[in-house]
Amino acid sequence: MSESRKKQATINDVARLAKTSVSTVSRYFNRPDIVGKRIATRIEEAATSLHYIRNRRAATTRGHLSGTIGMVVPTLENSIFAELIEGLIAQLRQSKQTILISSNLNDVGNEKDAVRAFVEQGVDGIILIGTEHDSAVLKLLQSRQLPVLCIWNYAYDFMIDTVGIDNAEIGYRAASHLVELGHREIGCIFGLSGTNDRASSRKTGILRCLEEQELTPPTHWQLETAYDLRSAKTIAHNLLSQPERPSAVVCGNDVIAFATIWAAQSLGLTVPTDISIMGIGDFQGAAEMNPALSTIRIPAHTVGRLSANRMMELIEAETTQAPRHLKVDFEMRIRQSTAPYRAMKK
Amino acid sequence: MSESRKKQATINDVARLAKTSVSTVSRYFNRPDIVGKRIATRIEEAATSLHYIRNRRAATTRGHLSGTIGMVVPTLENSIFAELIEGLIAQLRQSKQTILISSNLNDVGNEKDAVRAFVEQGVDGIILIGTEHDSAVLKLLQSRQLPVLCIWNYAYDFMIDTVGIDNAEIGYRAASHLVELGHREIGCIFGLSGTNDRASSRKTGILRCLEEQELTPPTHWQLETAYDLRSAKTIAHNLLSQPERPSAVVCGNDVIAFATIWAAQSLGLTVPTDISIMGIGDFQGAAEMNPALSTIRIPAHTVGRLSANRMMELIEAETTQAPRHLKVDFEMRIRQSTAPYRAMKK
DNA sequence: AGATTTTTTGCAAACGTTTTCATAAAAATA
DNA sequence: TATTTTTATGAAAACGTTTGCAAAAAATCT
Repeated sequence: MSESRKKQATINDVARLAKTSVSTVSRYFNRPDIVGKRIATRIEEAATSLHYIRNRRAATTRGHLSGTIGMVVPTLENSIFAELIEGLIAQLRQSKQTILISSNLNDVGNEKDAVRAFVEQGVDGIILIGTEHDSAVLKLLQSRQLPVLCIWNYAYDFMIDTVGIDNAEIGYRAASHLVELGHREIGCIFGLSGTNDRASSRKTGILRCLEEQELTPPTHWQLETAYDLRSAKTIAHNLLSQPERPSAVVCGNDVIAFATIWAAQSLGLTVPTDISIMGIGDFQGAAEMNPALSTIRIPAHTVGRLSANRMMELIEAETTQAPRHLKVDFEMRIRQSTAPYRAMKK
Repeated sequence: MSESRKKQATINDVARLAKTSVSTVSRYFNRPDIVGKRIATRIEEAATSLHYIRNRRAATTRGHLSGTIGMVVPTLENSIFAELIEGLIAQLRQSKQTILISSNLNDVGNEKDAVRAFVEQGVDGIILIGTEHDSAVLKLLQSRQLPVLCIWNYAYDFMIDTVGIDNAEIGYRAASHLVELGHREIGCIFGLSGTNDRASSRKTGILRCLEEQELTPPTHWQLETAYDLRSAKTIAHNLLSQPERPSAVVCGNDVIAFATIWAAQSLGLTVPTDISIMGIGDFQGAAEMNPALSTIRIPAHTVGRLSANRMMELIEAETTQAPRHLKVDFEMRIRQSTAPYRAMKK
């Protein structure tokens, strides 16, 4: 197809047909108000009759911004990132920005290539998930002085702007919900903490809460799992089929919580009368499943929207500023998967 | 930040430092084998010491391809598209392509703006979901002679290349699974067929199967719902609380099937002894939930991979060809949510 | 009406690449 | 060694825009 790719109308063609200069046409497309009315309509007509579409790539060679933002996510398969991105796209669309996406495929090592590709493509800014990144990536970005945003995690002391939630706090609240219900034998299934800071902050928060109450679980009640239903269900099965079973379990996120509920059910246990299960995230289905999952809503869509706004600020800012951090609130969604300890059938 | 955005090393700087001409440097980056060894190493050194990153945008002004592909999806919130995109990204990465993503937000009307933005950005090709698109979009694309791929649906007679599954066939098979189990009172919950061809093809397939068996359901057993769990659960609830309840229901996709199972359970019904439920898609969780969902696996990841390959072929093809259509096979995943009619408790 | 200011316009240079063409250098052949 | 062929290099033009500057036109003020 490439050889036959038709030559498209350029700004020159438009100028010629509208009987004016290219400069004026260019100005018309960038700041329409600044060109005279008569010429404006002539340009408009010429452009539509030629099916002219401006070439943003050429524009950027003269220092213009590209109107694109690059984002790399660990994975798309977690529906929660999908929601995040949806929010981001919706908002960015209003600023006429397009978004380039890359997925790490869950390996931070891939991030560098992706970021480099984005820079080659001339993005105006880059959005990363979380605060753990290859130092080479950070250095590259810094040397380019490209606006960067790390989202999803709020981190008040991070060197780069963040917008997101406080995962330690959210973990703390999840655990304390169970404590408040009177549970004292609480098991934990965390996400793999080695690779990502979201999982490890939640773990920290959960354990801090339990320690304060002197309820730190024995190590065989502190499990970790990858974030997929299959592995999580296996791990949960292991936890729940131990001779000594906890009366409640906190899960690192809702995928794990779903899996834990299903594991419990398939062992013949009833949630919440035999065991309480607490999630984090409020993923799709949490409210509809049986029993409906008690969890904490992370407003991913909002995080996306706010991130988009902050990114636009960074791009438009005249001068580099100290990093700012935006904390997004979460909401408890207590439903049917947790119950007071005394309401359990013993 | 913009005013302080540092000037980056250009190909000129590299050439100067390596004591050679820009042409040679350019050639080195495009076809390294064609430049002499001595100069090559000098260029390499200069480039790394200057942290040079080539500017692909500038390159494209001289007719080079951009190395980007635009994709617009109806929504990211359906995890199935996420899987599709993941496959696409993984494969495209090998061809060093970057992907621009936009979401319709489920309104095909938004597609035009997105596509136009992609064209402005100079993408080498465009990927769309399904075969129903605004004719303005198709016209625009055609006039640009830009490679286009419509994926997800296989459509043997479509004017544009397609790669995907045959939704009518998949619908047919879903229904016939229930027929084979001996069910004769089969209800249907389709996706909203007005807006998208995937939903309507499945509907066609399902109904064709039932008609052949003279089992066409009464209209109050033929329902439609939006593709979200909440609406679907309400609709399913309506269907199942009718005085005359079907012995089995086929669902337009797994989101609907999940919702239907949950609705049944919340009405005190047991799946599959009181009612059989059949899904389409094999979404995440289908295998893990209770009861595990009988469904048809759509290999989204594979569709993504194949689409990426086909797109690269289209881009590299010298000449426009007749559209080709690639059909991806699906697999039955019969699990616990469906049972023979005679095994039901009556 | 003339002088002054403001707004609109066009010319030409610039952006960072690629690519054509000519030439110089190297290699192969006679 | 002389000649031809091949390969590697550089100079300069081109790509489709934006933009600084100056000229022209229009608007505003005496």
